[in-house]
Amino acid sequence: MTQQEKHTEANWLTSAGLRPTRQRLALAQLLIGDGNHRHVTAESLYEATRDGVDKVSLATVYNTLRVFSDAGLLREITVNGARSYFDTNVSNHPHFFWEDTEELMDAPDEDLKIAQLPEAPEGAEISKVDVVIRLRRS
Amino acid sequence: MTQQEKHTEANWLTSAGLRPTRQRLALAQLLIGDGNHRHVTAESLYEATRDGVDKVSLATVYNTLRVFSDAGLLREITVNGARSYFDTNVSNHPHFFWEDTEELMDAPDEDLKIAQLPEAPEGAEISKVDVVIRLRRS
DNA sequence: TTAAGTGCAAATTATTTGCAGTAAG
DNA sequence: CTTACTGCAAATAATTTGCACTTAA
Repeated sequence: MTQQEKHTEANWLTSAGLRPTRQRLALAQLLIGDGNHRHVTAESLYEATRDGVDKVSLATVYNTLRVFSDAGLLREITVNGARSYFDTNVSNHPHFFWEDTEELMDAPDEDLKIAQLPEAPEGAEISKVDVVIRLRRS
Repeated sequence: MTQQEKHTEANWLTSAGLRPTRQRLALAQLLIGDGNHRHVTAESLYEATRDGVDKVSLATVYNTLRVFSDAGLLREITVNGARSYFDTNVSNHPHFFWEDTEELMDAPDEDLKIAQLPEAPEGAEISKVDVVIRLRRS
């Protein structure tokens, strides 16, 4: 990790009003380190830290994912009653979900065209729209 | 509940290859008894049985919802990491989810027009498409 | 009669929390 | 220094499961 990259991750945190602690920087590096978007679960991210130098406890991974989500750095995607997924791409975009492996991935955003969306009932506004395309191996 | 209604519910079960037991009939009645579509959680359905004559254990409610889903009588909707919802309307249609009360309801199907949908990757087919419109009280 | 269904209590899984210690501003 | 953050272990919440009993076919 170069100085430049460290700077990017620290900025990602501080711009959201979060302290760049050792653990948060380690998680940030795993999440946005290579510039690609990523879909993680608490468990998968925890596993990833176990391969690195900077260990982070599982409880902190859970708490940090929640903090990052609340701060708008991640988007929580609910596809599976059991596990929560977090996406580093926080914009509205569709997902593929492989039912057999429980893997979540982005679907090409440009291939989803919603011509009309139901409008929010009186007294409500749309907070977000989740489109999940569930896939079965054929 | 009239004889006619009992017949409807027994048919609902047997047409899916399920034995119409006392417990399943009681749950079926609560689910499709009045002909309206319904969104339930295991807990909410269990609560409903507690007001009736036919008691059903919570474990059986859980098991039965799973069995009904697997048989195609219900559709499981995942909106909330914690709880599972089941919809008596098994067709593809959009949902509103109230974030504050965690209430799930149908969104008007005719108001959702998807002009283009990403196609399934090689080796996969679309099993279903979930569209959940999350609402914030304004 | 017999395989499927049920109910209880215990087990499991994902996640959160209390609290004492640690570190960032 | 002082308040936020971390880590552990214990708590919680939703759901599943093992197993003896019951019931539909």
